[in-house]
Amino acid sequence: MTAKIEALACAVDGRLDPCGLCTARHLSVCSVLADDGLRRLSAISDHQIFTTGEILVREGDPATNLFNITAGSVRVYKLLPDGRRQIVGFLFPGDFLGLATGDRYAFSAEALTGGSACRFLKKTYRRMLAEQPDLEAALLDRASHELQAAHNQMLLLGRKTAVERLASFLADLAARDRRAGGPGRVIQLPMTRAEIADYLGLTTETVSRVTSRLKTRGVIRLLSLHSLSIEKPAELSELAGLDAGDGDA
Amino acid sequence: MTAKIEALACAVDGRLDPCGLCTARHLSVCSVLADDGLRRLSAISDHQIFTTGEILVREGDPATNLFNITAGSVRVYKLLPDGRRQIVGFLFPGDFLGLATGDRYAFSAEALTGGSACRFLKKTYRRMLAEQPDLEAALLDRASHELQAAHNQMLLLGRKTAVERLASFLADLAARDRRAGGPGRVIQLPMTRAEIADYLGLTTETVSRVTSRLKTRGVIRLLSLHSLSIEKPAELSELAGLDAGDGDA
DNA sequence: CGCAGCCTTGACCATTATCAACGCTGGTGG
DNA sequence: CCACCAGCGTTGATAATGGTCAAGGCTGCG
Repeated sequence: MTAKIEALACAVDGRLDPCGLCTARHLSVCSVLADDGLRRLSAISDHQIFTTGEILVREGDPATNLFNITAGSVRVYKLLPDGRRQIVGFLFPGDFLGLATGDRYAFSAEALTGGSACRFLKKTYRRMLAEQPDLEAALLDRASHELQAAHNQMLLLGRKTAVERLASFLADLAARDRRAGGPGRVIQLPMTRAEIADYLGLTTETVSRVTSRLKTRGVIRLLSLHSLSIEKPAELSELAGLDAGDGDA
Repeated sequence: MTAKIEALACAVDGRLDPCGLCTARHLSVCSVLADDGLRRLSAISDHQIFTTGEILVREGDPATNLFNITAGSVRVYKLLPDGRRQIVGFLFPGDFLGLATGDRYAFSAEALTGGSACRFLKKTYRRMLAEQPDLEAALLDRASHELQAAHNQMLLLGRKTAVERLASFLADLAARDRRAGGPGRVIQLPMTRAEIADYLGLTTETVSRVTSRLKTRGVIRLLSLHSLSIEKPAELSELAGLDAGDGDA
């Protein structure tokens, strides 16, 4: 709520990554912009530092801002009136927040960990889009990927068992790590079990039980509560339903 | 598979809707195009007539075509290796097929009923996009709406009960009818119970049972197997979790 | 060191899936 | 024109997956 905004900390000197502090240029939609485009983008963006639990966006509020996450992690979720929660995505550096937005936010977003984001006024951003067709194309591309990811998640939520859901989740995180240049064996889990549960359409207890079962089977090894290593990647993706879909040994 | 393609039946004389037969201009992304844009669009599109059960797109195939549905209805779905199916959407006239597409289709699409579509080669379409920034903006807008719809469906699949799912589904169809200018009281269900089930993450039996319960409660009235009328719209949206989320009388 | 919050595990339960039988409906061929 | 058949839909009985409730353990911070 009371975010520390460093207005125009995003000023850029032409060579640097956008946003000054922003280390995610190569990951983000900014990557399509030439230097002068970056400079113009910087002129209309704030750099926002957020702390754990801070609310970036609240469902139902007028959609004034868009964000490009540059550090930390964020959960995006929807609520039912009685409090049931569905997390529709976790965001990491380079991810864009606000694509699926009309006049009002249709989701809430909260910081999972401390971090930072480039924040744009939607209005100015729109103008920017019109001037930078490349940027628009990049966003369309990104929206298309997000839509694909959403479809996959619908398959997971609608048709997969608890084990398959958790295995898919871990396999996804591993793939993400690999895409970011990591080995994809050790996974960081910045979120709690409850958040994993709300992402996978399960309860905390089930997430915990299934995790234990995977551990017992030797598929994963817990390094700490918030990091684990994948001991049997092949078995994991089998359990995830990527291969045979029947992973019972 | 053996679609009847009327190549260049989409030729347009400047005043007419695109695609000649296409009656969905005002619904579709075409609506942003001026007449000369339409003419150019027509030049790169086929008009495809499809019959019930015909496959428009197969998951895993190279993504060569994009479609603008002009008549009939289509189911878009994903499969698990063992045959479990998740329908990620039903398409109706004016809907666009292929936004969530990379090099290969990540979904399959089959005709639910007979109908027709404007079919574009992705390659030429890309070029068209570059020439028509308005079209790109319209697609981004549409992608954004689809993403929102996908998030809603994730909430439904992950957190709603069977009754809430069916009520949400019916309320959505009613809203769609209202948006299309209808009264939103009588709903057409071109799909089978099995397809509704695969869309809502349930089984045929559960869909049938829940439908019966809604009928007994007097919330809906079955006019035939494939059309019903909503007798108590307020109660329906309450059951859908749009209001109090607890609709037990 | 103690407390609070998170995680794990266990016992039991509920919702929904599965299995099975039957009814309806629409199309086809005698 | 009627009867049959196939496919879809409905309903019932039973079972299983995952949820709920509850207790206890771990961990990290004050």
